[in-house]
Amino acid sequence: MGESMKGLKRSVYCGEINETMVGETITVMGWVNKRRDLGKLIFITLRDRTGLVQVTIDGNRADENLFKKAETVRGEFVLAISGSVVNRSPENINKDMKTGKIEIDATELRILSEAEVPPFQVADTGVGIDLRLKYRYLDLRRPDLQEILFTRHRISQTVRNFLDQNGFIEVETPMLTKDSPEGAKAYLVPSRIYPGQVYALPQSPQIFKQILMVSGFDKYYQIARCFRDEDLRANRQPEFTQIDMELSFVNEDDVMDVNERLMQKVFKDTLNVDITLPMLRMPYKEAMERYGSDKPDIRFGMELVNITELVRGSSFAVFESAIEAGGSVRGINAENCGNFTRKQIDALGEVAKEYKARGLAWITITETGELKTSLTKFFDEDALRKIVEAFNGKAGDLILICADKNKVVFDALGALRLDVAKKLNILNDKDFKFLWVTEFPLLEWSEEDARFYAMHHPFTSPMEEDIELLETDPKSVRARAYDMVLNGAEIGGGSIRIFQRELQEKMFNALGFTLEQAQERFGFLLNAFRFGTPPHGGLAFGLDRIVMLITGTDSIRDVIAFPKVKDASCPMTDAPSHPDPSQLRDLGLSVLKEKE
RNA sequence: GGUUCAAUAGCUCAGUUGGUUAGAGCGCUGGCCUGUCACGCCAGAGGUCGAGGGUUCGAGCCCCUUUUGAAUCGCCA
Repeated sequence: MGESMKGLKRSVYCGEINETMVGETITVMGWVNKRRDLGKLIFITLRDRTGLVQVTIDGNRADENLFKKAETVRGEFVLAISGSVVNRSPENINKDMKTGKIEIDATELRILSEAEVPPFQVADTGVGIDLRLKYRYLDLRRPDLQEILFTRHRISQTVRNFLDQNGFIEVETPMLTKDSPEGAKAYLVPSRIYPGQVYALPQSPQIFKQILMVSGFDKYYQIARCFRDEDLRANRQPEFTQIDMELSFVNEDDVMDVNERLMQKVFKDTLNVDITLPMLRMPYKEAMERYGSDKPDIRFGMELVNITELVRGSSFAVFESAIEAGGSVRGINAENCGNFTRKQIDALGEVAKEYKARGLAWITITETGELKTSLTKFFDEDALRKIVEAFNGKAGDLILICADKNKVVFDALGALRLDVAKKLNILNDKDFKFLWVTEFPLLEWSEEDARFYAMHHPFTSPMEEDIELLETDPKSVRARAYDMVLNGAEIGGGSIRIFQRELQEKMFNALGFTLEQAQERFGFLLNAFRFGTPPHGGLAFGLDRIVMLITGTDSIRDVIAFPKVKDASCPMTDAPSHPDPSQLRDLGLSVLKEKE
């Protein structure tokens, strides 16, 4: 059993001890990071959340019992150590250590807790994610992970302070709520009192925040947990956190302005990075035409070029059939990739194929200016030179061309552009390039269901000048929606909402459902709107993604204390788990099918 | 649900053309060591090569099936 800490009180954190404290008697408590036993001299580096400090137990000077106890200390034991802070002699200074100029000469050592040999070394950074998550408490002892969670905390604090100072009030909305159709699959919670009925965990506080506007709170925010029962990704967890807000009597400029300033403040406070305002704004259409993406990474060029007109009428059937079908021929200039081998170019073709492109044409411009190309049978030297010119191709470049439906062309080239940039290693993750993407399409056609879906959600307002198109040409209607994009990641998005009943009816009409159906799905919100609705709009940031970008991590799991693995289970708690049969009885449920 | 990659000691990995008793570093255990800080030196323990089947005189390696993990596409209003 561990010893008591009775009579001892921690006087300082390990990482905060410095030369000004030399001569003082201090008490530290923490975990054994490393023990180095030289025989009659033992060094222990002790770790707490602030860092490391070296403790010495000198066999010549220390009490015999103290020394014997120190010999039994092992990694990850929890110790309380009292002693005096002493200067290290110059040759013993460790300049790689924050506390490397001093050490603690121990006069008392208590083993508060022993520890079994851990399944992996806390300092080992190469351990597999499933093992790390099973023993997440050990994993979280690593200073780099602790630092990320401290940064996350600082970001939340900055957000709260800023929004408070700007007149926002934080209101909590329910976790147990009503399932609303459309969108992601919801996590359901069975009701005990109404057997067979369910609550849903919120995918976002969307409807509640709009109702708060109806109530007159004017400016609301919440750092809100949200749930979506969809497959996981490197940047997607089933439960995640949004910085959610809604404002009344505003237009899109008002919402964008306050949120630009919020991000400016966050980046200043956490990274001391200055963001120039206002941020660039780019309509959706332009983002697609130039970058093949609605969340363009504008840290580098290689923009898309439309060569449809230039190649129209060629003998190349792939180009011609794409153009005839209403598609286009576009490409990018992968600058300085002229030395790519056939194998590397084929690999780029594979990337394009993942996005449904059937192939990828290419033109290499060698260092001496000669052209090598997959198009040699279809274009003469003159025509090729004209294409190269359209891309501003110079010696050492590689031009990649895709012909298909516009969606495929944009998806494939947008992905290729990022893939090439990664391969060339030209992306600096300390370079923060923000922009707003605006004027999104209001509606999205689903081939599968043969109907329109709201691209954002059904309460997103169309742009005023496009309202009449709702009935004549729904797919051309642009929304008063905006996404904040940072380095190719959508970090936040929102819209100005519909607050007029007539317009809402037109919207439901375009979505192909009747007022009765709408009433069934969103009745309580529509009811609320009957009693005096202010014009309003809002936005939600993905806090997890913001933390990822600020801390420069690739995995969302690094910014969440207790994340799930790919199949949405938790290796540490072993959730989800089988309910007790009596619980099922209480809920009036029976299980039809179990995963083997 | 699809595609790709991976699985060998507690951890991270190597393992040649299919050929003797499967290795390394770290960790762990024991011993020695008073200035280490990736301590050093000596000794030691530790393996169902993910599982099942097949080919072969012989399989960690080849083939089939399967399980698990990761990335990615679909999906995520």
